Amino acid sequence: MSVPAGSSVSFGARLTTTYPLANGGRSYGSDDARRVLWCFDSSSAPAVETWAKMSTAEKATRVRFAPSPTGALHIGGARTALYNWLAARHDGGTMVLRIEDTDLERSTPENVAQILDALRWLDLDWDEGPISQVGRANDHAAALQKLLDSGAAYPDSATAEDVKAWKAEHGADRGYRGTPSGDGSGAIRLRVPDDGDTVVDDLIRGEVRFPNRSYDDFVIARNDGSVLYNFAVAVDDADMGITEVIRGDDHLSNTPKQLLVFEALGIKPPRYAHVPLLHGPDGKKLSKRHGAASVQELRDAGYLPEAIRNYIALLGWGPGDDETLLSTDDLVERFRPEDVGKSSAVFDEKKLRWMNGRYMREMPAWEYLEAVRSFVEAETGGRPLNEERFEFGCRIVQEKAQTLREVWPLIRFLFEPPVQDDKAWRKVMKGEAARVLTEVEALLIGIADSGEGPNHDGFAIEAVQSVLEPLPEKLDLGAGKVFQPIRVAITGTTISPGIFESVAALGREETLARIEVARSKLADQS
RNA sequence: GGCCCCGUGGUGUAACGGUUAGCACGCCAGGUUUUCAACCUGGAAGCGCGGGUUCGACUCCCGCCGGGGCUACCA
Repeated sequence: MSVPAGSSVSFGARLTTTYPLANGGRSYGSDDARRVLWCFDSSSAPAVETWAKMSTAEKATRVRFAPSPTGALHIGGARTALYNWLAARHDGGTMVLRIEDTDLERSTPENVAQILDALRWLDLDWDEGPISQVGRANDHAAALQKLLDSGAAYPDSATAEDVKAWKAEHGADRGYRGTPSGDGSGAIRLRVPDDGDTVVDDLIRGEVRFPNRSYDDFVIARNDGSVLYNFAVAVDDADMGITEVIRGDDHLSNTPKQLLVFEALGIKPPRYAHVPLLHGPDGKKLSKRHGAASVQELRDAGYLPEAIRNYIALLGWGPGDDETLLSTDDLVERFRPEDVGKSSAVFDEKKLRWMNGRYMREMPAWEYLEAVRSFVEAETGGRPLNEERFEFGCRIVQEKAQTLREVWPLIRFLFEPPVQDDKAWRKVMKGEAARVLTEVEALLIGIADSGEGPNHDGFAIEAVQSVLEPLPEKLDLGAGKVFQPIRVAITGTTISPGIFESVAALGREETLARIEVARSKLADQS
C-alpha cells in the first residue's frame, strides 16, 4: 500500500462531519444511530465486510483502534494505531476505527478530522468505520436494559459524597457497594462481587489479578440513560466482535471493569494486550511539552510516514534480532503483539532523524522531489523557482539532509543572494583567503564553456572538480583553507552541499560574480 | 491512601541460569588530503539496591528504592 507522493505531504482529507450516512460503511447502530456516524470520503475506505453474517469460525482477528478525539493524534496513539494495524495486516484480519466521542465536552469534529488526517497520512488504513460511539446510543441502552432486567445493574441514588463517606467507613481497599433506590432514581451501577479476583490474561503481561473487593460498584450510566466509558467500550467491543484489544497500559486497571461487564452480559471477552506508555525525555508521561509529540508536528518537521512507522514500531517492540531498518512489509510480517516489551519507552527524536535520513536517501528521485517541493513552497510562499536548478539542488543534498525541512536551507543560496553570516565570514575570510579566491577565480574562468552542466555553461561537477581539487596542494594549503572561502563567498555560510556540486549548481555567471564581490569586500577590510 | 504495572549504558533494544553483557541512535577521537552531513575505524558509557535459591545469577524468589498507571455520574 502506498500513497502518491503528493498526498504524502498534504492533508487532503475530505472528511465531513455531516450526519447522513454517505457510504456503505458498516453500521453497528440502529437506523437512528446511523445518522450520527462520522463519515468520510469512501475513496480510501476499503469495502466493508459483513461481519454479522459470518460464522464464528470465520471470525478472524479483529482489532480496533479507538481514539478519543480530545486533541491531536499523539505519537503514543499513533504507535497504538500502528500496532493494531500491524496485528490486523499480519494475519489478514480486520481493523475497525471507532471514535470514542461520548465526552461531549471535549470531542469536536475538528479533533476527529485531525486524527483521521493523521492516520491517513501515516498510511494506516482501516477496514470498518470510523464509527461514532455516540451513534451507538441505542445499542448501549439495550445492553443497559438487559443488565437492569437481570439485576446485574441497579439504580443507586448515592452521591459522590455518600460514596466517599461509605469508603471512609469501610476501608480504603474496599470498593463501594450500594443499594438499589426504590424509585429508580440515581445513577446505574454494576454489581461487583465481593469475593474472588478478576484476571486479565494479557498477551504482554501474562495473568494479572485484580481483587474484586477493591472495585466499586461502578457507575455504568447516568440516570438519563447516557452510558459511561467502561460500559460503552465493553458493549462496543462485544458488538463489533473484537478479538484482540491492543491499547495503552493506562487501561490495564480498567480492564477488570470491562471484563465484569462482559460477564454480566454473558459474552466472551476479547484478548487484551496492554502496551506500555511512552514517556518524554524527562521520564514523565509524554505530553505536548516534549517537542514534536503529535503526528502533525512530525509531518511539519519533515519526517516521512514510513520512517515514523519504522521508528515508533521499535518503541517497545523489536524483531528479535539486530535489525533496525524495517520496511512496513517487514513490520507486517514480523510483528506480533505478544512480543511487545513490558517497560515504557522514551521518544527520542535524534534517532528518528537519523532513521528519516536513511529513508530519504532510499527514496526514488521523483518521490523525494515532490516531497521536498511542498516544504520549499512553504518557505518561498510559492514563488516560482527555476525547475532545473531546483531539481539539481535537491539531488545534491539528498544524501545530506535528514528531514525534508532541512533541504531548503541547504539549497537556498541557489535562488537568493548569499546570506549574511558575520561569524562564518570572520572565521574563514582571513589569512590566505584573498589569494585563494584570486586563484579560484582564474581557474574557474578557465573552464571552457562546453555547454555541459546544470546551467549549460561548462560548469559541470566534474569540470569544476578537476580544476579545484588540485588547488590545495598547488597552494600548499589545507583543503579547508581553500574550499571554505569559496563556500562562504558563494553561500555566505560554512554549511552547504559539496563545494564542487555547489559551484556547478550556481553556475558560471553567478559564481564568478559572488567571488568577485567577496574579493572586493576582502580588499576593503585589509 | 488503595489497587495494579514496570526497572539492562543518556535513549531504544538483545541475551533470559554459565557470553569479554550484543546491536542501533547519541556522544568523544581519528580517517576519508571539502566544512556540516554521509561513510569507515576506534573509544567512553549499562544489568536500581539488599537479601536469598544455586556449583554458578541480568536472568528464579523476597524485601526495599525508583518510575508509571488507575482509583469520575472523563475517556
